[in-house]
Amino acid sequence: MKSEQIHTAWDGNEKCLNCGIRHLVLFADLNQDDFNLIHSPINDYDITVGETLYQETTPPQFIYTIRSGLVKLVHYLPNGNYRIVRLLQQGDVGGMEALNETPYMHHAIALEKTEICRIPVVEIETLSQKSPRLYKQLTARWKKVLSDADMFLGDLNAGSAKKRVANLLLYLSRSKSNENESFLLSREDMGALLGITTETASRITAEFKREGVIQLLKHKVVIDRQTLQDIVAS
Amino acid sequence: MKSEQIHTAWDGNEKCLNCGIRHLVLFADLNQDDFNLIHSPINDYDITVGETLYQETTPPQFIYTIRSGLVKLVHYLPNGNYRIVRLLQQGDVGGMEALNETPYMHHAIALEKTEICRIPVVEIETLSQKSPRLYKQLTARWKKVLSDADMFLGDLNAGSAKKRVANLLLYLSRSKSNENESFLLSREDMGALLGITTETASRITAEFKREGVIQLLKHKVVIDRQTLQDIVAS
DNA sequence: CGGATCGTTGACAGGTATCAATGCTGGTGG
DNA sequence: CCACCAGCATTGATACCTGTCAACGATCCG
Repeated sequence: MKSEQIHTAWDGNEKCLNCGIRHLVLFADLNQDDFNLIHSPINDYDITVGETLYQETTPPQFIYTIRSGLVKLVHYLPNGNYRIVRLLQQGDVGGMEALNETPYMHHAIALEKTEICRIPVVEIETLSQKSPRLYKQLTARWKKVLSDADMFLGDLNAGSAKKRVANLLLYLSRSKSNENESFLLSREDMGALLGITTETASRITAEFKREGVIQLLKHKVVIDRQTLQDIVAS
Repeated sequence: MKSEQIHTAWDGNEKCLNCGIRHLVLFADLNQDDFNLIHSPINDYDITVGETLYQETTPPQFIYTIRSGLVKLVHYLPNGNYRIVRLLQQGDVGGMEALNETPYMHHAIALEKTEICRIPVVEIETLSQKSPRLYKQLTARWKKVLSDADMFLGDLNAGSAKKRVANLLLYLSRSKSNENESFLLSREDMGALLGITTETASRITAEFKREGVIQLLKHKVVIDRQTLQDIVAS
């Protein structure tokens, strides 16, 4: 199922210190002394489309930083349907509920090739007691997760279906280097995330395409930012 | 605006140690040594219906534990409307985002007479560095806030209006001593919380009343739990 | 007692869900 | 290399739910 590609064993701290997105991650503020407190390996590896990062039944022993890519957090409903609770992008942390020694609350599935940094909960607990620097970052992560929850479940599930889709496209484009390019979810995932049906998601996407508001590429889409913003504000 | 009734000045730690709902609160696990580290007063006071606990513009210097009562967290939209993001009940903590030195994310307003315990952020920061016991509770609170967010914004905003109202009534009754009694929100607040209009909230409430599924009292309601559960599951 | 606020109800239009059928596309095996 | 298949996207027809606009009734409080 999960094709972990553990690049190397934990070599102390060199890799963390040289992390390319260090400014974005949980360990952003740590110093040499802090790293010396870490004993178990922090692994980084890739997962591909459709692969699972963790799920409700996974023993909650790790939290995960997204180095690149896109992950959906899925909640399955009793009737077999599912809802996408939120998305994780570069710098986001998934599975923080493991810090509370409780099961993961969602099923985390990659939507594209995703680079992961997997951190053992036990190291977080050690460091959080000994480093004021980690405490700050941890608090910041909790808050980010919370405001993301408000954003995805609140903002993206409000208003007409047209506004929701427009809002989503804008959200997904914000983090891209190319400002007007955005990852394009499947219609089913769009529906599960926005609280609308697959058909409605498809209708609106197709309508945007016909109107020239978006141009579809492979799994990407080029957006007309201004028009979408107007739709959201209307 | 805010009629704080500060009962007494901070007397060291006696009041916290004797707190009636100690098992529910942030300081549940603290010992005598921990309390000795606290220097600024932790106040408890009451607010009445409609009074504000904190809002977006309040300097983020305190977090608030709800000792009893009910508080709504409100998010105002650009067009003047508002949305209720979630509710706080006994044992819940509000304003945790202040721990990150960022503004409060919501406007917290009492829905009934509510007893508050107000804790300075500066004390949390001190204790979190020195007491592993507080760290555990803090993490647990963050997780509770997060799962509440998923619950209110996710579960209560999904499905037909009828299911949403039924779900809400069940939720509000769970924490009551009388299992089948529940606080009854105004129709406007119900709408703002469930993502439906005031009229729809009213129609469904009235329909439940006609069908005998609920009986209205003053600001309370007696529910037929089984029937409501059937509606949610249908 | 009267006004303000809140709750209820009606009529109607519009947006979505639903059910169903038909394109489209990428991957697979012959 | 191409045909075929499975999964995904699109589109149509229709019913239903909910939002909207409007009016009226109930309740609370000064």
